[in-house]
Amino acid sequence: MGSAPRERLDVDLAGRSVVEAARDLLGCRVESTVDGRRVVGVIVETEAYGGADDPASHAATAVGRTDRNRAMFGPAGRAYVYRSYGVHWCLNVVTGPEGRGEAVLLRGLDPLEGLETMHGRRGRTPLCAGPGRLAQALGVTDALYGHDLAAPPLRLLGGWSVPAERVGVSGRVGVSSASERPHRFYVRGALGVSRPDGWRP
DNA sequence: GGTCGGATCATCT
DNA sequence: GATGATCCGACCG
Repeated sequence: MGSAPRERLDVDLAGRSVVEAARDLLGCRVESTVDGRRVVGVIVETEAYGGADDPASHAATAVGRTDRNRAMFGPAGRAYVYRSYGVHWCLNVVTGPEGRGEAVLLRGLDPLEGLETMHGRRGRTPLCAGPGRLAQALGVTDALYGHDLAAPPLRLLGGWSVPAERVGVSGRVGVSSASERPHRFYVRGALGVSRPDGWRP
């Protein structure tokens, strides 16, 4: 793992399959400056949804376009935010060509900066393992629905390349259909990137 | 330290 | 009117 992250996001979100995009987003950073407080984390867990007839996707062909999922059919690199179980917000990155209805759910971050802010929002640890916690730590709500992730207050930035042997693949979590598809990607073990030392909740 | 059920509401049928 | 791309606290062992 290189010591310095790539500054700019150099993952092709529009031109690849959502599964490839989910893999490539591992190691990239997410920066939130919501409420003027800067928070950064490294993506360590993702799930791919959508594409050719994925019944577990909010944009499944059986569902079609709705008010809720319209961002998934928009341009790549935007945020698709939805409410889960009436309680949590979840953050997705739209991928693929416009009209396809593909998105990558961000399930886990490795906290890098602004841990105090994350803890202040969460009130407890873990800070951003799991999609609901991740959105809460970043201050993500439906106010960011459709937001362009190239611009503040929520940006995707470059990161570290994750070697293939560090990438784990599994079925998706918490879905009742097509859960066996190997569309979940995660980084095995510690990432080994620099983090603030000595921080405690 | 592991399992179980309630919370809570936007969205779709 | 049913259903979750979840989380957390309570309870059990």
